[in-house]
Amino acid sequence: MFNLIESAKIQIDELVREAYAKAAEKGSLPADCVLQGSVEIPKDTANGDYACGYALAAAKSMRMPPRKIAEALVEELALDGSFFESVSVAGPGFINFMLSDKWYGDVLRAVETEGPEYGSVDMGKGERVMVEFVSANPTGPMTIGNARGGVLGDALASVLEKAGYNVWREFYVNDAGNQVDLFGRSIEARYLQLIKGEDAVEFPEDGYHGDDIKQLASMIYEKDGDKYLDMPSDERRKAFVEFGLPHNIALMKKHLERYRINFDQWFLESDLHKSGYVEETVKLLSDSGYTYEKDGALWLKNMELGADKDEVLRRANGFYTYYAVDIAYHRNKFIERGFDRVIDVWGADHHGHAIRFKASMTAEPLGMKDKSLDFLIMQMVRLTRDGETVKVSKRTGKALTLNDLLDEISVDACRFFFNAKPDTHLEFDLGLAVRQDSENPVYYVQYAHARICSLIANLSEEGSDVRPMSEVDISVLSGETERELIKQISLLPEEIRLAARDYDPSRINRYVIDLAARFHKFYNACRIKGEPEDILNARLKLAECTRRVIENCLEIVGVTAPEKM
RNA sequence: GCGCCAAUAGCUCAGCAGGAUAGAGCAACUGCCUUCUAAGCAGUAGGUCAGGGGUUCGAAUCCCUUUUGGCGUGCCA
Repeated sequence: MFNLIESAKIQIDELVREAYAKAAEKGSLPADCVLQGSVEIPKDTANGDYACGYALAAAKSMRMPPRKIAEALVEELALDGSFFESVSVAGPGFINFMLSDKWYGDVLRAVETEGPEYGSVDMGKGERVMVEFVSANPTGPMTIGNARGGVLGDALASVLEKAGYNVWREFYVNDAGNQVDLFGRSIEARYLQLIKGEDAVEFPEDGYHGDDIKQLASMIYEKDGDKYLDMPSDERRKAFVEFGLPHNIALMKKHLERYRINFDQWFLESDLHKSGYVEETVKLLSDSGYTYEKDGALWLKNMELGADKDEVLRRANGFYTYYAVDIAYHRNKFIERGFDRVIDVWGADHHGHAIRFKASMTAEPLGMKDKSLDFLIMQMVRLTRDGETVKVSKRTGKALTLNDLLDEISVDACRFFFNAKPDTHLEFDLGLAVRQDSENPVYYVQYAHARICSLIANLSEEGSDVRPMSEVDISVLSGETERELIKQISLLPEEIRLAARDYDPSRINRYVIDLAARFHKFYNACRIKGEPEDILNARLKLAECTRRVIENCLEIVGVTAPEKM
C-alpha cells in the first residue's frame, strides 16, 4: 500500500531535520530549538509541489526572520536520492520542494502494482467495525431521506474497507413497539373500510395514511376475503402485522438491492425481546442502582451519566421503550458480537437521542465504557416542488419513495447526488429531478472513463497496447497537464485516509470530479495517437492509470464505470 | 429557554486539527471539432467568506458574541 503523499511529506520532514542538525552544528542556526510546523501541498503550483512551513514556526524560538532560517536550512539540504529535484525559499519563509521524475514514476507504478486495490491504506489494521444504516421503519416504504442515508452508510462502509477495516453492514428492523401497533391498527381500519365502506369505519388519527397501507389491506382481502371480520381485534391486528411486516421488509430489501445496497445482516428488534435480552439488560442497570421508579414507570438516571434528561426504560404498562431496546441492541453489538467500533448513521432528527444515548452507554454495568460508539449524523433532505417545501412524512403518506425516485433518475445519478457532505442540508427539487439527472457531475466523471476506454480500444486496434511501467519512460511526461494529473492520482490514498478519519465519503466524489477534470484538460492539451512511440506509450499508460483510479473511486460510491457513453 | 448543525459568487456548493492572490459547477458572455468521444476544453465577468470582538508573524478556518435558518428537547422510533 503506497501513500506517496505521506511518503513525500515524511521525507521532507526528515530532510529538513537533517539539514537543521547540520546547520546547528555549523552554527548557522541556533541549536536546541524544536523544529515543527506543517508540510503542505500549495494551492498554486508556482509555489512548488510541496511547501514546508517549519521556518515560519521557528521564527520565534530562534529569534530570527523566517526567511533567514529557511535559507540556512536550504543551504544544508541534501536532495540526492530523494523524491525531489530542487528547493527554493519563497514568500514569508516557505521552503518549496519540486518533485522529481522518480516520484512521478512511483505513482504510476503504484497504480499498476495495486490495480483495484490502489487507494487502500492500512489505517484500520483489521479492526472490526459495524456500520448500521438506513434502518427504516418497516411500517411503510423508504423515503428520500433513506436514499441519502443509504448512500452515506454504504459508501462510508466501502471507504472504511479501503482504509483497512473489517466492515459489517447492518440494517436494524424496528419490528416491535408502538409503531408496529399503529401499523396493525392502520391496516385493520383499511381492511374494515373495504368491507363496510369508508365512512363506516373511523381511521386512527395518528395512523399511517399512505396508499401502501390500503394496498396491504386489499392484498389481505383478496387472499382471505372477510375471514377476519368477526375475529377479536387484537387477534386480527396480529395477523395483519404478521402479513404486513415480512411483506414490507422483503420490499425494502428489493428496493435497496436495486439501489445497490446489500447488508450483511438484517437484525430484528423483536429478537431482542423474544430472547429476554432487553429485560436482562435493563436488569443490569436496575440492579446496580442506575434506575428509579416514578409514576409506575422505570427511569434511567441518565442525568447522572451526563445527559440533559432522564429516560423511561419501561413504561407504566410494562412495555420497554425504544430507549431500553436501543441500549440492549448496542450491548449486543459490542458485548455479544464483539465489534471494536460501531458507527450509526442517523438523521439529524435523532441527534438529541444520539447525545443522550452516548451518555447512557457509559453506565458501568453495561461494560461498554471503553467502546467506540460513533454517530454519522446527516442533516435532513429538504424536498421541494417548484420552490415550495413538500412535507415528508410516513404518517401522511405524502413522501416520495426511494423506489419512485429511482423510476425517475438513474441509480448512478442518485447515488452520486446523495453522496454529499453529511452535515449540510440538501435540497432536492422534484420539479428539477429529471434535469438534475443531466446536470449531475456523475456524467462528467463517467464521460472521462468512457473516453479513456474508447481511446485505449482505438489505439489497440492500431497495434498500440498499454505497456508495463518497465517499458515506459516517465520523463517524457513533463507537461503541466500531465504532471497535474499524476499528482491528482497520487492523492487517492490520502483521500481515503481522510474520508475514513472524518466519516465523510463525499470526499471521494469531490476527488474523482477533480481527477476527471484534470484528465479532460490533459486530453485536450496532449495528443496520444500519432505521437512518437515513447510519448505515445507514456501518455497511454497515464490514461490507463487514470481510468483505473476513476473505476476504483466509482466502485466506492457505488456508481458504474461505463466503457461507452 | 436549553442543546446540536449550518451561514462563502445570482443559484448549488468546495476550501475548516491556522498558511502565500478564497476555488469549482450551473446560469451569462467570447472562442475551440476535415486529427484519439464537444456529455469536453480555453477565456471574460462575478466576493463585506452573515455582523462584531478576540487569539497571532498570519484567520473563511480556532475562541467569544449577536443575527438568521434547520433539527431536537415524547411513557414515539
